[in-house]
Amino acid sequence: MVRYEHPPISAVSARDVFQALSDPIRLEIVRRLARRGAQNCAELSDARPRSTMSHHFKVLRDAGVVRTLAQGTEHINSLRGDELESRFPGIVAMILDENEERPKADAAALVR
Amino acid sequence: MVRYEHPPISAVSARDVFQALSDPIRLEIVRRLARRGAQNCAELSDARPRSTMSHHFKVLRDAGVVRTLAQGTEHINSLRGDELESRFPGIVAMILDENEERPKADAAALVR
DNA sequence: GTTGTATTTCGAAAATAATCGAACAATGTA
DNA sequence: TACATTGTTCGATTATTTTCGAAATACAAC
Repeated sequence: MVRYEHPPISAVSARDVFQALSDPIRLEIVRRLARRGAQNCAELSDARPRSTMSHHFKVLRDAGVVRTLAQGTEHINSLRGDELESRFPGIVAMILDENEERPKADAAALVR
Repeated sequence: MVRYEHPPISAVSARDVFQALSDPIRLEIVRRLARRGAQNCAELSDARPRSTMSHHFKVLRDAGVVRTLAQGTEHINSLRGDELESRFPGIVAMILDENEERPKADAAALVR
C-alpha cells in the first residue's frame, strides 16, 4: 500500500504554495479539482505521460495543496480546499481566478 | 528617462503572480515592500549584484506585483497592494504569511 | 500464481530560470 | 564637461525544473 505524506496545514508555507501553483499544468490540475472535485491521476492526465503527472502530483502534495488517497489500484486526488482556505483565506478564489481576462493580449498596454 | 511598463491589474493573471512569488528572493522583496513601504532597488538588494536584482524587479513588475517609479537617479519600488488585493482578495495577507511556522522542521510529520 | 490496470521511481535529456560581470544609459552635481 | 550614483541590458554560465521512457510496485480479478 502506497502511503503518501501530507504536511499538516500549519506547516504549509506561502512560498511552497506559490511555487506549486506556478506551473501551468499543476495550476490546471488544481483548477479541475476545485471545480469538479476529487479525481484520479488518469482522469487528470490528458495525454501526458504518467511519470510526468506523477511528478506534478508529488509537488502539489508536498506543498500541501492536494491530498492523494490510494483506493485499490487507483489513487484519488482532492484539493485540500477547506484547509488551504483557512490557512490562506482567498486562495481558492485566486486559484479559480474567475475574473481572468481572456485573451490577455492587451497585457501589453502601457501604464505609467 | 526610463519608462517602465506595468500591466493593468485586470490583465494580471494568478499564474503570473504565483510564478513571480515562487522565488525566495522575490518573495522577500515583496514582503519588505508590504511591511516597510516603498524602497529603492539598492535598499532591497542586500549584497546581491545589481543585474540580478534588476532581473527580479522586472519579473515582479511584469507580473503586476510591483510598481517602479524613476525618481531622479534612483528608482523606487512599491507593492501594488490595493490593486492586487482587489484583484485577488487575501493575497497580501498570504504574502505576509504571519502564521508561518518556524522552524518548519516538523513539516515531515506524517498525516494519513 | 499470472494477467491487467494504475501509478511511482529512477535516470537522463531538454527546457527554463537564476546568477553575475561587463558595458551602457540616465540623472544629478561639481 | 567630467564624475559619481543608480539602475538596466546583454551574454554567458550555472542551477533548477520539467519531461519522459523504462523498470518497478501495488492491487484486484481470474
